[in-house]
Amino acid sequence: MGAPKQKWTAEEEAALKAGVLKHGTGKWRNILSDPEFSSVLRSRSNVDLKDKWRNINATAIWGSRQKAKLALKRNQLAAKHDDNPMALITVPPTEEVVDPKPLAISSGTPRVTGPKKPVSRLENILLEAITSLREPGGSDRASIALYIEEKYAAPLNLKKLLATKLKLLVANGTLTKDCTTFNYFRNKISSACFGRKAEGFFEIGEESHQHSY
Amino acid sequence: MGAPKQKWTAEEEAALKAGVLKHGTGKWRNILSDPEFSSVLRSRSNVDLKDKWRNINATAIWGSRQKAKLALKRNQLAAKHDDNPMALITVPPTEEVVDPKPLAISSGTPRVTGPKKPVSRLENILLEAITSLREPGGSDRASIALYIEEKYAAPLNLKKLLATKLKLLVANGTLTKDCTTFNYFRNKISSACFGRKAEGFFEIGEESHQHSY
DNA sequence: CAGTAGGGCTAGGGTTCT
DNA sequence: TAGAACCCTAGCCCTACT
Repeated sequence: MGAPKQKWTAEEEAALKAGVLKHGTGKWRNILSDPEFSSVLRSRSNVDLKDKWRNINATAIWGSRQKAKLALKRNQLAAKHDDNPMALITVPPTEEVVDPKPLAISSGTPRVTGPKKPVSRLENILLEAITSLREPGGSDRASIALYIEEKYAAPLNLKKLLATKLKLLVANGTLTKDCTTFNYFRNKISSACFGRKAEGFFEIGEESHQHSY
Repeated sequence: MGAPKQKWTAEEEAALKAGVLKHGTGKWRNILSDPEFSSVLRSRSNVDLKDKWRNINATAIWGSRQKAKLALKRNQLAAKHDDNPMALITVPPTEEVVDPKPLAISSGTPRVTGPKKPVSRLENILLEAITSLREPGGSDRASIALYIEEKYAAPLNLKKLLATKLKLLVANGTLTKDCTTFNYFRNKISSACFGRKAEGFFEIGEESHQHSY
């Protein structure tokens, strides 16, 4: 009757990821309103975006929502804390204000996602962590590791995996490492989705009214 | 991070219901200011009360806000009128004393499977109707039925359901039927919330003029 | 600015389809 | 049976109106 089950295309999924990078997780309506992605995600609702992102992340580490949930529950019995700020990792520009009007997509924007890019599982988690943390000045590796550990009960060797992964991402150009402050910033997706190369280091536009506690 | 979502407790819900009984719907600030409920509802805002009451009533008959809205819209295309006063139904006193005690009215059991409980749902509608009507001398069954019909496009057999429900409430002690004027008044909630049994027949404190339909 | 009504949004549990 | 897509609802936020 209702929906014939509309499978997500690689293009849509890429748009979603780029949208999360730009607006952060939980800003589904903003992503949909962004003329940058609205065309690709025309047939999706904000709830659809949320659900898809949940599926992506659930599968990312645990292979299923159920397992992720169980793991999360188990892990909530032990909250550890550890800090060791070193390198800061931030997300790219996104200077544009949240204005759902102008901003024509750079003419002939490359088909975005390009070919099959089997983005590894950890990468999605990384993006989620960085965007979710929203730490002023960016997130250091320790914080990211902590975030992932607490949320997903990642393996104990997470820090090592994380370091390796970050290095790899820098090597293949997905991330760029800032030599001065040891910052990483993504430029591959940004250049593909935003039609230009990201320059400089920015933090997430802090205009969302967060509850202070 | 943000607010972890504060779930409503059975006690808070009971206080809200009692508050609506006493002050009427839409008097959220009054309910909050009332020393009778201010302690229990300390962590809630007037908007929270409004939202919760909306959720309670939305679920009461239609199962969801969306369905209720659609039903209401559909029904607004046909307004019928009918009068046949007989028995008057009023709400009880609700004077003072705060006694946050047990009390286990409806408060839908969380995980219970099996068939829903439309019984306790109607109860909320009844309260809403009686308090909203605020008819001098109390509301008779026909008026209550009319109110519900107009607002919720209830099934045609509403009158019968209503009669059955009222009888049941009297039987189980939730309501008391006045043999002389055929009045009903609630005493279960009042005794549980206010720490004593309601006595005598009263009408809603005449201090606020409600919308007329 | 305050209060209410109503639309909208997100998170998370459930459900359906494959 | 698992996973992906979709549905439902509670709680909260935003805006318009008075």
